Amino acid sequence: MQHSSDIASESNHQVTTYPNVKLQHNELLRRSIIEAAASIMRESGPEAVTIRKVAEKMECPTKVIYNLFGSKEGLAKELFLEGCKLLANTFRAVPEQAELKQYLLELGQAYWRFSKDYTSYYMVMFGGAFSEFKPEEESLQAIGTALQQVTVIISNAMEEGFINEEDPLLVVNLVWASLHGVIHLYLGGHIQNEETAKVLYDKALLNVIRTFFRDNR
Amino acid sequence: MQHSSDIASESNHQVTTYPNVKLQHNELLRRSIIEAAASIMRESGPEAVTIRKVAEKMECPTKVIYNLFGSKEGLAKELFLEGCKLLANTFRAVPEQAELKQYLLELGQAYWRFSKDYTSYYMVMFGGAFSEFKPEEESLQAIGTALQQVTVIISNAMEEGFINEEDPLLVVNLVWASLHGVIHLYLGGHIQNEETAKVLYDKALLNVIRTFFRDNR
DNA sequence: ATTCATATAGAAACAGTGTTTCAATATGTC
DNA sequence: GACATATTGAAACACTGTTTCTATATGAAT
Repeated sequence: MQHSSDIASESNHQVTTYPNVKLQHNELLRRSIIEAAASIMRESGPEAVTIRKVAEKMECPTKVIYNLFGSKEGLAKELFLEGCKLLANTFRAVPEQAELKQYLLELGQAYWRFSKDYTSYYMVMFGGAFSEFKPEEESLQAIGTALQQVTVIISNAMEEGFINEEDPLLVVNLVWASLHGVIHLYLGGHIQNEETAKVLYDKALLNVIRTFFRDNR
Repeated sequence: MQHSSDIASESNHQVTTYPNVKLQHNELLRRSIIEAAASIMRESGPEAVTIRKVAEKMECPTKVIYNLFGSKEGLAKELFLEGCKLLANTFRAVPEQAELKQYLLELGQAYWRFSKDYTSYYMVMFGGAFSEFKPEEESLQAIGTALQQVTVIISNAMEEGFINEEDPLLVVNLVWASLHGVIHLYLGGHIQNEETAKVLYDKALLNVIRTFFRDNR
C-alpha cells in the first residue's frame, strides 16, 4: 500500500530542469517530464499538452521525450496512471462508514468531487481527451485498483446479503456507468449548468444504490 | 414532421461533384460537402475527417469549405445535426406500444442500436469526437428534438400517474445519462467486449426504468 | 453594353501538430 | 586509450486547421 507521493495535488513548482538531470535512462528525468506535462494540463487542459510545449518547459529537445516515452500516447498513459492514483487517493480519503449503503453514497460523492477537482485527469481517463490513447492492459488494471475500494465494499454488502446480485464487478460497473454518464454529459456541454448536473448526479447515485440494496431501513 | 431524406443510411454514392455545382452560396454544394465529410467519417471514423480530405473528395480547394462552413467546427456541427436526425429516425422506427413501460424499454433498445449502427455519429454527438466542437444552442435543441419522443412518453406516463417525479426532462436526462454511461465506457475501451457491455446496458435500462415506474405488473 | 466594385477561385503559404532523420557528440566497455 | 554504441539536438517530414493574396469571374450601375 504505497502512499504514492501525491504528485499532482500542488501546482507548478518544477522539481528539476533538464540539463541538471540529464542522467539519462533515469527515473527522475521521466518523472520530471511527466510532471511538466501534468502541470501544463492542469493549467490549460489536456488539449494544451503537446510534445513541443513539454519539451520547451523542460528546455530539452523533443527527442528526449520520444526516447523515454516512445510517443505522445506513452506520455498520455503516464497521465492516465497518475489520474488513477489520484482517484484512489480520493476514495481513500473518505472516512469509513458503519452503514455500507451510506459508505457507498459517500464514495459516490467523492467520485463527483474528483471529476470537479481533477477534470483534466477525468477527461484523460474516461473522456477520451487524448484520442490517440486507448487504455490497454496496464491502464485497465490501474482503474481496477482505483475502484477496488468500491468493489470491496460492494462485495462485503453482497456477503452480508444486502445486494441482489452475484457479480460484484457487474454492480460496480453499473454504478460507475450511471455516474459517469451524468458527469460526461455535463462535461460535454449537454447539461446546462453545474447545479442541474449535481441534482441529476445525486438522484442517479441514490437510484442506482437503492436498486441494489434490499430494503434495510 | 418533415421526414428528413435519410441522407446517411446508404453509403458512398456522391450526388454531385464540385465543378458541376459551383453555384456558389448554393445549398446543393453545402449538402454535397456535408455528404462527402459524412462518407469519409462512416468509412474511417471521425478522426479521418479533415478539411483537406473532404476538399480532395470534392475536388475543390479548401477555401470553398471555409467559405461555406467557416471552420472545421462548422462542418462538425452539420454532422452533429445529421446525427440528431438519424437518432430521431431511429426512435420513430420503433413501433408504438400500449404499455408505456414496455415502449420505453423498446426505445432504450433502439438507442443501443443507434450507438452500434452509427458509432461515428454517436461519438460526434456525445463522445466529443471533434474536440473543437461543443454543442451550442441550435445543436442542443436538435438533441432535444431527437429525444422529444422519449420525453413525450415519459410525460404521458407521469400524467397517468406511473412515474414518481414531477419534471419530465429530469427523468429523461437520468435515463439518458445511465445508458450513455454504459455506451461511452464501452466505446472508450473500459468494458472488455460487446457482450459484457450489452448485459450491463440491459440491466442499466431495466433498473433506471423500474426506478421511476410505480409497481404495476 | 461597358464599366466598376465586389466577391469568389485556387494555389500557396503560415503556424501548429506528432514524429523521424542524421551528423556531431558523448558514453560505456574492452 | 580505442572502439562500438547510444544519445544529443537541430532540422526536416508529413500532416493538420486556417489565412493570404492575386487573378479571375461575377453582378450592379451607368
